[in-house]
Amino acid sequence: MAKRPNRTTINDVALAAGVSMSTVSNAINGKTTAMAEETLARIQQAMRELDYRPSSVARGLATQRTATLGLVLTEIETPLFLQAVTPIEREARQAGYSLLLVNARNEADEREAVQLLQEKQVDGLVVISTSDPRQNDHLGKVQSDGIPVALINRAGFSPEFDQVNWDNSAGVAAIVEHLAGLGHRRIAVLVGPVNRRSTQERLQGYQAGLEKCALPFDNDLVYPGDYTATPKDWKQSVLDLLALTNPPTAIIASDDIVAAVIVRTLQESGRRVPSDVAVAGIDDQPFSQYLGLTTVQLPVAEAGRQAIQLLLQRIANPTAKAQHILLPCPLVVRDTCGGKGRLHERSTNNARG
Amino acid sequence: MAKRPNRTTINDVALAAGVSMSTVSNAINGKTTAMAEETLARIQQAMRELDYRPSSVARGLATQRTATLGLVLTEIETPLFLQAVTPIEREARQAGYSLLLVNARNEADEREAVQLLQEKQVDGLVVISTSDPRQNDHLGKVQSDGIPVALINRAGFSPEFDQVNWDNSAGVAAIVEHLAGLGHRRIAVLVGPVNRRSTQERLQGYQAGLEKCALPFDNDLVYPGDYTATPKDWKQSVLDLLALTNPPTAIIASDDIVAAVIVRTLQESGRRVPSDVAVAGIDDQPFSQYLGLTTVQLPVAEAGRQAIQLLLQRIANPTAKAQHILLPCPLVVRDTCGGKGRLHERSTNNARG
DNA sequence: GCGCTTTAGTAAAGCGCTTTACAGTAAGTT
DNA sequence: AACTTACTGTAAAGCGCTTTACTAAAGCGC
Repeated sequence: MAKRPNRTTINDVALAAGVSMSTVSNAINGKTTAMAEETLARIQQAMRELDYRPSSVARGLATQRTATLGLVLTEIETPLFLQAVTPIEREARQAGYSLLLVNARNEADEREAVQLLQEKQVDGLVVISTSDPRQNDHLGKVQSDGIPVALINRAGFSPEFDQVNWDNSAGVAAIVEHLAGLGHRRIAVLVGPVNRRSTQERLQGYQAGLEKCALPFDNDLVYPGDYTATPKDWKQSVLDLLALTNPPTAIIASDDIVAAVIVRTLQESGRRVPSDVAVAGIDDQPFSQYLGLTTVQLPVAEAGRQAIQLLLQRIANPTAKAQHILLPCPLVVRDTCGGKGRLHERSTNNARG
Repeated sequence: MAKRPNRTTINDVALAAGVSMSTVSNAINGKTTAMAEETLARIQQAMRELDYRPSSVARGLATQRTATLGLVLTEIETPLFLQAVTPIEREARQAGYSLLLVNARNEADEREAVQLLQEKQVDGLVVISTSDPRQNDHLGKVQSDGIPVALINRAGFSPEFDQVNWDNSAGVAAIVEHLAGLGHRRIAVLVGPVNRRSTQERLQGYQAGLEKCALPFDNDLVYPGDYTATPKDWKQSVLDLLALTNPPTAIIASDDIVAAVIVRTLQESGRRVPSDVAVAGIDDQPFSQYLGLTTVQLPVAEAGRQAIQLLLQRIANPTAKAQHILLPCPLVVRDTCGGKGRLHERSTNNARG
């Protein structure tokens, strides 16, 4: 093992400043109330001259705290959840914590990731995943070992964890109401795998929205996708919907990417968006803004921030009761459903040249 | 300071297994050649029974290595660079390293971030930024302290660092040639701030491409943007270009988002894409695939992987000469420039929630 | 001057692990 | 029978910091 050149330690500083290690330590950690001005100055100068940098590893060993938080991203399929990491890191660092990032491809992987972070002795853990939790026992163990855990988008079942989720149901209901308000009576919805919690919540929201607007539920207008759906499938589903004897005038997609593909499909088939068919997404991805997509925002960044806050509170007060936050999903009205005064899309055909 | 319940240490295991700490340590670290089967088994069982987890903090202090790499993301303006983090983390972890992530808003911030990571005693550092480096002295210092640094997209000036960049120039040249091959004679280009290295490289590539195809250079077709450009500006620039007495038949955008806006602008103004005007982007963002955008791929994920590899090599052999890797930017032909005969034969196996 | 508190600082014991130097057996050699 | 070699394992000294318990000196009231 190639030895690094010896680092300058707190002891070197102490020697240089003519004080003891403890005093230097106190100076570093701001325990400076009972310290002569002059001593402090001498220590600071010594530190500067020796270009001293404290070792947070040694400090971690001594204090049993690492000033590090762990973030586990499980099954990141869309770049959407990646967007939580920047705000999370920012929030954490503002509070004096660094962020150790691990992504996990599946649940087995997640266990490993969590264990890794535990060995690294993070002071807290946030887990964000798109999947339903089958088991949280590994997380429970970590938490009982004294490392608080906050969950994002992993709803409901585990009251012992701090968690933040968003209100899929209300979000979809809102967009249904929005469309109904624009005069749509036949509103289709493309959903993900039906055994997912998010799918169920969205269907609930869909039905709730219809009810509230006194619109009938028509099973033909519910188009379930599945894990292996491709752009081709999405296109096909649109064509299927349009081929109905009584086709929808609005389509709610299962996410913004699907929505983008749908818009394109419609335009290619000669329909205008939104005047012929309205399209809404779910997510509010960065690009959605540029495509003018009307969509329901999934507040991942906000969720990340709040999760960190929960974690910090929990670190400060380990015995407090776990908090559960449910974030609203704001409706973002842009162009693809109309309703904003401006009319954009002409009938175009952007097929080959 | 709230004390955690005492963790089970290597000593507890040693006691339980009836061996010495050193032997347990050896067992953990695979130094098992000179160890009786039975001893090993006893140790493993003791570890299992006590649910022992080694403390990597303590190990870090003892070995002076943390098995952690630092990643600094400076000035993330597009989500594009965020996409490097997943592959980087994966690559790092595969090699037994964790990833400490810090993002920095500006150069001052970057200094701080680097210092933080140094105090955390990362074993290596990768810095990825969209900006030109004004100074790398802080990085130089870190490296001379024994922490290797790999740079991504921070070209050229600093031979002492391992680095990986991509060939903007060749990428743009390729797309010019592609367009020329499709019959375009008037190819416009929207570029970023002219004082940027990437802008200059792209302009070089643009000119090189024109020359190679024996196309004249027309300054009217070069439309420089700036940092504060908005979608509105981009739209205006398109309209300006189209208002020329001799307007372009193809537009190369400064990135994929701009390209997406341009496509929309063209469609809104009644032009067809690509038959009336061809549009190309630069980036290859995830959504570009779904929009059928023809674009030049910026290989950020690959760059991330290679950077980690460079780092690992450097960690293994600290005295080796720094390596500089220049990645090609492959042309990704989709629909917005035509030239592909078939439409949308892509597929993904992405599931999403 | 005497106790008493306050002020300013120190010594030393860890935190949990690695690693070096060393030791006790048992077996193979001459 | 003395002498190497393995073979298995141990004791103890750190790694660089924090923190507890303690002390020496100074200030103060009387």
